Amino acid sequence: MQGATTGHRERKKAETREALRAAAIRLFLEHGPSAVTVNDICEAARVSARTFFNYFESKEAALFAWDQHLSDELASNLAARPPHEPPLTALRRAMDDTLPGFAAQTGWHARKKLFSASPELRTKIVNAVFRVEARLVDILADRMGCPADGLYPQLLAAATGSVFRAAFITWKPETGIKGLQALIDQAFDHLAAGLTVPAS
Amino acid sequence: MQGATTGHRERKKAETREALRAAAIRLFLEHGPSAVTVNDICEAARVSARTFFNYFESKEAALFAWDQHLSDELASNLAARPPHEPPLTALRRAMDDTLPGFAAQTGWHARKKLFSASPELRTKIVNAVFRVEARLVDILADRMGCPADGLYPQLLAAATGSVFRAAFITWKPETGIKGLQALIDQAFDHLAAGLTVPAS
DNA sequence: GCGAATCTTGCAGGGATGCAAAAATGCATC
DNA sequence: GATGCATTTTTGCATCCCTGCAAGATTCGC
Repeated sequence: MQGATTGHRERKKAETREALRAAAIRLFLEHGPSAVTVNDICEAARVSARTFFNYFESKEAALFAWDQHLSDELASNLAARPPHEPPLTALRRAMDDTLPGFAAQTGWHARKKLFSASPELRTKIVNAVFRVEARLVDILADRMGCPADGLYPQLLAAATGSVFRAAFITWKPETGIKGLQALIDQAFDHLAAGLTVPAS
Repeated sequence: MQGATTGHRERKKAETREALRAAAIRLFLEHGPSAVTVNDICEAARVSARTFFNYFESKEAALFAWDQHLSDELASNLAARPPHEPPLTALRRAMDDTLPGFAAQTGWHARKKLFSASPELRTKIVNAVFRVEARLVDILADRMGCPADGLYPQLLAAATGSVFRAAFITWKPETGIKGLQALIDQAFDHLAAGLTVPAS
């Protein structure tokens, strides 16, 4: 698994991944997530059922565009923040820097529509976000030179996950990525203000 | 599902539940969670495999003592807080009031040991905590007279879940429930302070 | 004892994972 | 350009986790 051995393999993998994702989104929208089986998705994408789970961890994971690539980007963006920046600020900026890549993904409308229509998907987001939190903990602990199992880094990472989840759930996709960005900013403002009751 | 119809049924259910929980904890400690199947647990508790899932939602859920009972208690404790108390304060007090019931549970040492030894269980906690968060959102929205899908209530509930998770993960069970209580308080203090870097 | 409510169980079916065999691909060599 | 070998990907298979449903067993109140 070291980088691109050759273009061909990489390209085929990306194609398969996209085919699976596209098939999943299309079928989920058509029939609802629970009425679609992994086999249905795989037939549409012309691969075996087992292969699906080589690419995604769960049936619904195909919807999370932010799984690998963006999680990596967020992690490296955080690691790149100046070391003496306050942690919450560093986290906010790192998310800011990651959001454009987020916006560049395709099919956001369809995906978010799916999430609004099927609340059972929320629990799947939670797990995906949790994985990212786990990575953030390590980077934060590293930055601050403190153990990763301390209260403060754990809380920081979990709070950042909370920001994303709350913003994503609240987000109306008609407002575009700018709208999501604004919600994330607001949520960080709430945190920075100690979660006091907002004026509005 | 309306209250205790008669004592007999309730008692038997409680016994089965306890037998399953005890068997699960014992076997998990002996062989590690992944080496124990649901069937193993059910044979030890003398019930069918299907019955296990009438009581618990997942193999590991038997470890969550706080599932139903305490989640109910937290919810009603929050609902009972004075309506004009700042939300974060209300949440903190509600958790304070719930913790004694938490402490009264049996086998905390064994359970926490299991969690420390098997990090894969963390993802299960996340899901359990998420359910509680979902209930808190509704109560908070009700208290504040605002829609439940707003950013602020969502963020509040998620942040409260973060507090519990961070405290629970960090907790050393040798310190007893007092130790957990202290960590939760600290975590709420961090939140109230806007997550600025702590002095220590 | 008798009907009604509740609990338990078996069964069928889909989700998810480890493992090892089979297929496809990349690359060096002739 | 064809061949042979190493690496990577796909696949089938066995197994377990989990859920809905309907049938059977228990318990309840009378």
